[in-house]
Amino acid sequence: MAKKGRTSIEEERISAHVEDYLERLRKSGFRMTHQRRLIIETLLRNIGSHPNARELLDLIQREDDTIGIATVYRTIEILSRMGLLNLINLDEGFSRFEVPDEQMHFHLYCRSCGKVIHLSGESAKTETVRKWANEAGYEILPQTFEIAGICQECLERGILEEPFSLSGRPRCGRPCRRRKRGMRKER
Amino acid sequence: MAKKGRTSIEEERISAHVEDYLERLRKSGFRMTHQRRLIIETLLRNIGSHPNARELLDLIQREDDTIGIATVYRTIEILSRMGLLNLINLDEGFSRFEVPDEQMHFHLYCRSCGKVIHLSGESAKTETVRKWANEAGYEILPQTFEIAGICQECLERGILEEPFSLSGRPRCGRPCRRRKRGMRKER
DNA sequence: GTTATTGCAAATCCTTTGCAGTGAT
DNA sequence: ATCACTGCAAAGGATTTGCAATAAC
Repeated sequence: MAKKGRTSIEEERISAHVEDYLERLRKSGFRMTHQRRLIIETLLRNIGSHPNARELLDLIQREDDTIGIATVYRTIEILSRMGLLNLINLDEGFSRFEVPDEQMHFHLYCRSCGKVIHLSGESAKTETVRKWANEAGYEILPQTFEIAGICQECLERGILEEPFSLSGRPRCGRPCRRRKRGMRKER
Repeated sequence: MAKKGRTSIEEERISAHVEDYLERLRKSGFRMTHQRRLIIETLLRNIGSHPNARELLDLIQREDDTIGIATVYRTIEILSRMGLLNLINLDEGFSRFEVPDEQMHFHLYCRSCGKVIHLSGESAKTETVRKWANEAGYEILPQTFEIAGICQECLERGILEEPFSLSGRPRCGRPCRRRKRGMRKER
């Protein structure tokens, strides 16, 4: 795992956090495997980058390239259902992952071009949402909210005005959902 | 299209709404096809049921069974990117669709079992979220928010406590993500 | 008559799963 | 020694796309 110039204090905090996670798993009867430790460590070291499964696997395989994607998905399933991992959906056709924070996060993303920004003042907003859930008699977990909209650039570009053209407009930064496809077989 | 005992006033409102949608498409240079009219009409007649692509196709095919799933997806893409349709994600592995309302909606769903409830007091909450976006200098569209959490039943069942077991707990009602799979080919 | 749109089927790709081998307990 | 876990490859399923035919304009 690349250390990215972290101080030893940061290193210790991350290590402690990893051990917390593993301890949660252990107490629930799951085994503490090399793979799980590495997956959790990678998630914790990449807070803020919201990797998807493939990106996460790539990061993990820099340390150990024998780990397979299935193990990544299986670990994510466990962590997610234990409330230890948030799933982020930006209408890309796949999930991104994020370690929950005491603070919840608020993503505003553009439905037209896919660009994402974070809202500020998260702690006040967090309390507001928590209150909403409490009113309904629920306790919610730390999590991330995705608010869909149309970004400033797309608005200025007139995406909501007529005439609108799907193909004629440059995207603000959304990656193609699918990779470029190869040649087709003949039919 | 089944009329479901609607009054003629409701019928007229729906028709007018359909024509609004088609006019938006027309002004943007899209052609007004039979298929698009039927897809939009079906969406408008089924507000509140949040169909996914397959369910939507089934509804549409009651009127015209020659319409294909690809056309449904292509129309959804256009409507969505024009802000005329909301995508709903409940971590089911597929999207659901919803015609935007002046009122925004707030879904609270259980990350463990998938159960969904609607929060009340939507208009006040709508204003709160709109204010958040405005603070960031954005105008957002009418939309639906998905708030993930752990439902009362799963909490009482101790889903967050140790020891936690993935397979040992019944689900509150989430359908299996995948259908039962058939026999495997030998390897 | 042009050209966007459609239905079909194949392709693509994210995610899950069966299985036999491995490793944590 | 037991049995949870893993990697692999195949399966499963939602969505997208190429293409020839069709229908809006």
